[in-house]
Order: sequence, then C-alpha cells, then structure tokens
Amino acid sequence: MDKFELKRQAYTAKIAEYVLHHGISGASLRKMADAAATSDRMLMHYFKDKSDIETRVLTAISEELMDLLNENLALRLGFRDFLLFIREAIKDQRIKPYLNLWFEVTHLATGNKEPYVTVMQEIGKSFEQWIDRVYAPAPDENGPQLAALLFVITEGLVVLDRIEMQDRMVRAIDGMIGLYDQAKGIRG
Amino acid sequence: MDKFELKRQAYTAKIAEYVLHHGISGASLRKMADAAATSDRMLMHYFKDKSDIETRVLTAISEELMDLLNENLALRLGFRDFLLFIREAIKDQRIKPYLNLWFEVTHLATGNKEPYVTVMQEIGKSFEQWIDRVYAPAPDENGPQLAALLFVITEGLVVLDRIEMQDRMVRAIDGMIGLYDQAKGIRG
DNA sequence: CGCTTTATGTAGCAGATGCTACATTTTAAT
DNA sequence: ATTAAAATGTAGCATCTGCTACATAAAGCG
Repeated sequence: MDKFELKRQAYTAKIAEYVLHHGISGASLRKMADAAATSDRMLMHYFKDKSDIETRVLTAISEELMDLLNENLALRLGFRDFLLFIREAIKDQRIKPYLNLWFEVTHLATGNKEPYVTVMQEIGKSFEQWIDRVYAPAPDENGPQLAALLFVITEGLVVLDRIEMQDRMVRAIDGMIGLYDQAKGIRG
Repeated sequence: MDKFELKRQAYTAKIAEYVLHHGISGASLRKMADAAATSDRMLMHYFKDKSDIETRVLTAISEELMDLLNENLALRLGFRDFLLFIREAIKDQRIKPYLNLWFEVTHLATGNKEPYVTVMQEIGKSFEQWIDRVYAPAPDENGPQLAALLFVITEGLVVLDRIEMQDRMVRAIDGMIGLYDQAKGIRG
C-alpha cells in the first residue's frame, strides 16, 4: 500500500474517533488537525479539501458501525425477542455515539448536500440489512412486512430515547408485544 | 401592549419564518437580521443576545406547530385509522418543515445545551398530547400502551421518510395493521 | 419649546473558519 | 552525491461570527 495512502488512513481514523464523539458540524479543520495530532496545513496536503475529509471520515465511521452490528453474526431472534433485544441495545454506550452522529448526518442531509445524503442512506441500508439478518420470522409471518415494522419501531425508539421518554419506550414495547401475542393467540 | 414588546414579537415572527425553512444552526445574527428586514445591531437592541433570540423563536415555532396539530380538534381515530392518517400527514408540506427543525433541535440538544433541550422536550410532549387527543382507543384496548406505540411508530416513520425509504414505511404500516387485525380477530 | 429617553446607523474588534502562498526540510531516485 | 519530489512549517488572507463603542436621529414628555 502507498505510504501516502497509509498516512491518510491513519489521519482519517483519528479524525473519525473525534467526530464520532464530538459531532461533525462543529469539526473545523483546526480541530480535526488537533485530533489527528497534526496541522490544518497537513490535512490539506493529504486531503483534497474539507469535504473530502468528511466523506472519508463518515464512510469509515459507517463501516465501523456495520462491523459493530455484525459482531454477533449468530444472533437470530423472533419478533418478540427482537423488540426486547433492541430495547437493551439502544442503551449500549458503544452504539449511542453512532446513533447520535446518524441523527446529525440525517439532518445535514436535508437539502441534498453531499456527502451527507449518501452516508445517511448507506447507514440506513446497513441497519436494515442487519435487521433482516437478525430477525428470524416465524413460518406464518410476513417477514418483509414485520422486518419493516421492526425497522420503524427501532428508529422510533431511538428518537424517544433521545428525548428522554424512556417510560414511553417501555410502554410502547409492551403494547407491541401485547398485540403480537394476541395476534399469535388466534392460531396459537 | 408595550411598543417595544410588539416590535420584538414582529421580529421574532419573521425570524421564525426564516428559521423554520432554513434551519437554526446556520442562522447567524446577520442572516436573521436580513430575514427580519433590519440590522444585527437592531436585533441586539431588542433581544438580550443570540441565545435569547433562539429561545423566543423556537418557542414561537413550537406553539405554531401545536396550533397546526390542533387544527382538527374534532378528529378522533381508532388505532388502524390513526396509522393511515399519519402516513398521509408525514407527507404534508406544511408539517414537514417542523419535523425537519425538530430533528435539528433534537440533535443540538445533545450535550444538554439550552434552549434546545427544553424546546425539544416541549415539542415532544405537545406531540404526545396530540396523539392522546386524536387516538380513540377501543374499549378493550390498553389506551396508554397503544398510544405510546403510535408515538414510537410515528417517530420511526418520520425518520424513514427522511432517509427516502417510503416503500418501507408502507410495508411497516401494512405489517402493523396486519398484526392489529389479527389480534382483533380473536374476539372478533 | 427643551430635555430625556428610545431607536437606529456606522465601524469595528476579536476570534474562528476554509484555504493558500511561500519557504524549508526531509526523503527517495538516479 | 546530486537532484527531483514529497513532507512539513510559518504566515496570512478573506470571510464570517457574536457583540460593542460611539455616534446621531427621532420620539415622547414636561
């Protein structure tokens, strides 16, 4: 591998670490440079411009998130257990920074400004694929529909968690499980 | 009413209009001043500082949203119809700017920075109350639980809409309605 | 009318931001 | 060793940021 490319990746990784915990909208060249233990001048040497840095950093972060999600590849859960699992995962301090950043990028994507749109959709799709892999539909269930429902509920729970409505999260999940159990009772 | 106060409210209204459609993080004093057809100097005369402007503007906007939501006070919907209603409401171009702004504020609230935290929670609660008012639980339903579930699903749908996954929105709603109908089928 | 308070204009400061020009050192290739 | 190329340092520019000092104009009030 190119020496230049290696160094660029090293910088990218350090900046990604910073951005993940401090957000991207306030990340100026000088702050990024500090985080990477270098100067803004050097960043301009290794990257085309600021937007180039952002693209590479966000891409790196979204790949990290994919790896994180794919950690438990063996995990396979039914609808009910998936909900309970998600409720815990949202609290996971390793995952939260990614959710925060995704929030930010999702907002920045308003107005179709790149690279935010692309990154946002990539993360969205990764997440969806992860659900498809983990959620194991029962034979009588409409898998695609319930997977989409789990996606929606997960996103909703993330929002509720952010606005400090943890009690409603619990209530909503209980409501969902109640309906699910009731539906299953039909052909029990 | 005080003349000073009147003028301040006029400025607040004009800035609110701007912020609603352009976001708040990029709204500098000079841009706000342009939007209000005045100078930054004048803004500092009528407001304490920038944070004072933001607080008043965001408060005004969240009250606007409440009015918007309360437009159809007579509306009362069952679980099923509520879902269908929400699916349409999210597309409503009058409502979208508020959802966008709420997204932004929700992110800005990370780190407990005022006035964002307060505004965010106020809007969240207004929205919840609105659901409580519109959603009419059937006699055999656990109202609070299903209301919370509708809240979560609504928020989730908003996110999906933002990341251009409208097809999954439809699928998720179909899934939810399917489960609901199935659950209801028990006691027909 | 005179006088005090209020409203508005003009300039600018001090810091941050993205980026660049210019110079120098270090490394690599012949 | 010579020389071309790559890496790094130092300064700074132009713009934007929140905010202020200092002035003048206008409006209200006796």
